Amino acid sequence: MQNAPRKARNSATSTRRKSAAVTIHEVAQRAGVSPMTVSRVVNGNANVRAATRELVMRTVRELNYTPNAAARSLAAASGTRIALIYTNPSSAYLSELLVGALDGASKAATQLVLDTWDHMTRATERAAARKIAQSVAGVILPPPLCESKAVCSELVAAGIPVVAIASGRFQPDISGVRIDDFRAAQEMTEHLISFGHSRIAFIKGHPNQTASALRYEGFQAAMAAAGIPVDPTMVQQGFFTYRSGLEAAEKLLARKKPPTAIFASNDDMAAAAVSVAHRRGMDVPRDISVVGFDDTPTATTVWPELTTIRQPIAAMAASSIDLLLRSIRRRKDGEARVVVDHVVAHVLVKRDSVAAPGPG
Amino acid sequence: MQNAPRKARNSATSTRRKSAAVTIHEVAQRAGVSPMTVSRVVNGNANVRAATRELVMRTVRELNYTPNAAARSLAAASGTRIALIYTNPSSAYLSELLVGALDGASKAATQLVLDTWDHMTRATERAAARKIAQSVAGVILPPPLCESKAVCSELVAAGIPVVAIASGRFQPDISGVRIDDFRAAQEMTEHLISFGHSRIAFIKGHPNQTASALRYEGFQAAMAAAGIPVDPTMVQQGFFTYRSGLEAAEKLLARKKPPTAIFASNDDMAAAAVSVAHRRGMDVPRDISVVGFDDTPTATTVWPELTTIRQPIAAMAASSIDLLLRSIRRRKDGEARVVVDHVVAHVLVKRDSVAAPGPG
DNA sequence: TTGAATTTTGATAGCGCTATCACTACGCTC
DNA sequence: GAGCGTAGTGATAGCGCTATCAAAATTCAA
Repeated sequence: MQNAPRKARNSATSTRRKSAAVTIHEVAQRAGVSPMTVSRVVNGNANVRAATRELVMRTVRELNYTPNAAARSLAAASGTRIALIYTNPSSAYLSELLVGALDGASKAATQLVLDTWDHMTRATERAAARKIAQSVAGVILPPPLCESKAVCSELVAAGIPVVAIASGRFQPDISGVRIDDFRAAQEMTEHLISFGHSRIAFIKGHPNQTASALRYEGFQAAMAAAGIPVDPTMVQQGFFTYRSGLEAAEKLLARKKPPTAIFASNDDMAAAAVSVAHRRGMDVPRDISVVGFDDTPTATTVWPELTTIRQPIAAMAASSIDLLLRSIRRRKDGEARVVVDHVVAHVLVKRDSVAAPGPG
Repeated sequence: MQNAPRKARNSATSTRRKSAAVTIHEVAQRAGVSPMTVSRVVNGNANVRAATRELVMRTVRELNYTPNAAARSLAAASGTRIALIYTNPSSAYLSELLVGALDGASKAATQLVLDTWDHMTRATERAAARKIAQSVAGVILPPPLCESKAVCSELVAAGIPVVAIASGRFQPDISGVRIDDFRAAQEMTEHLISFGHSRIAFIKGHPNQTASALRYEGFQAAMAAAGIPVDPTMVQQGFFTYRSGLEAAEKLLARKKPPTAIFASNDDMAAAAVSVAHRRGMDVPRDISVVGFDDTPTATTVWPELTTIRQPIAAMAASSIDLLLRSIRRRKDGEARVVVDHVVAHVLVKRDSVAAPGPG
């Protein structure tokens, strides 16, 4: 904080230390090309001769060169940091989500930042959205945040690119990666029906997620197509938690004429139904079949292992990163916003929790 | 690849685009100090007057300035990439590990990279260690990799800093962050004994982890201290998997005189024991108490919820990152290697799976 | 008060990479 | 052969920050 002029520093050789890692200059020198050419090759840019490209790639391999992500982000001024915002640390698919997101991020030399938004008022959500828009270049939103109109509109208004993951229904203002929840639930119900089940109970997911409604709709559609009426007393509200699954299953299995199968909207609730059945002296699947959804680790941390729908969360997360980076690039280039609806395949995973209904 | 000399470029104003974010220069200008002073304040460096510090902090707040992480890592030439190597994607604590590691990494402007080493020969492990040593500045190893002498010695030989997490026993050649498994298991056993249990069965963990031996030793020590002999037929080998827990529990509960309590070396195996008990028509905890270890999500995705030992994995992961970055810095500064054994507190988490033994 | 030591602050250069502009070489058309 | 357009490559400057050295200001002791 002084106003007096300062003498220029003596222009001696800098003593600044260089990192131990191989740099683009070393590769360039060895290959006999410019650093810019190495950059073009490594980044897959056009306008490099095939022979030059091969020579550079060989040199990269020999020196085991890995680009410095920080330098790349800084120079490219591309989105260096993206945030993944989640609400529930115990969420059954968080690890798969993180593994997939980290994989996608590290391939793109991008820093993944976690943030947790839980039990927030509208005002704090708004403030959080504004703050994050200033420190990251884009946001990945899993449910239930991606279902919140308030969250989405704040982020969109802040001009930050957003990608929803596993959002159930496509939303016209943000891009997303999802499975077809309706079709998946329909298939699972058809699977149960194919075993001869007609007294099928359904435990709904949390109403704050559109996937819940879609899964129920898929169930209903398959039942209708098979000419089986849905008894509303065979439908219980759950909240995607083990505890809510216990409560729902107690009600279903306490009935005079219990169901022969339970389709729970996620694996945790299905595991709870298995526990209740066992404690009531019922054999799974002989006396009652139980199926879940998501193929989380819970599906195999229960006995018998659950037949469930696999949602490829890790691949979806990596796809989300890709989509988000594309969006950030378009924004940077002043191009028009494009909203993408990327639907990936689900898989019906057959394990040991389903059998034909017994004689009762 | 042209040999012709090139004319020097005309030294015109660059058209390079500047990012929209607030920079340290803008803060400096507004506060009337140099960028270097802002840097010192933001990084908590010494030798800044209190008044200057306050002025700068106020300006930072007004402008909502957030340092550019990429620029910071690049300028500081700190270890920018660290790897977390894991073996089992279904590991019950992977998500907590990742959340903690990502938190620690992003606070330190460090890029976290995941790698998975599974079912590798000694030779491929060696090659992988060499390769990773060339592309990251340090490595975090969870079990069972941190227990592998081969893995550890390869990484140490490659001169790369390594930190083990949840390793059971301190190893004199690499730093680590762990709980006291012996003491934790001792406490859990004491807890069961305090309820009046003496017929306590134990399901061991996987022999490829030293935590397994320590937990068993802790169990034995508490039993010995209480003057209760350990019946070897009440001890079954498990492998930290739900399936191995099923098998062990079937053996224990098929006995003419079954145990009144089961202490399983992790939550998955405890959950399996609960399932077997229920299917045998036993009430948990009235007929049989069941306790686990780790406080993973499994502990609360079961009914009744498990009494267990909480190992604070997320905090431990963040600590590991910190320790690793310190180690990287020491190495960079040419300082001697320091091996640290950081033991963090565990917590005995009491839930609903323990009661006094019944009259039988 | 003076001189020495220490604290505080600022200027410079560069961390590793890439956007951008300029140049060269080559191919095609007239 | 001359001129034009495009592919391929290289040189420059700078992305935002901080390590390092130098200069200025302050404090302390004689």
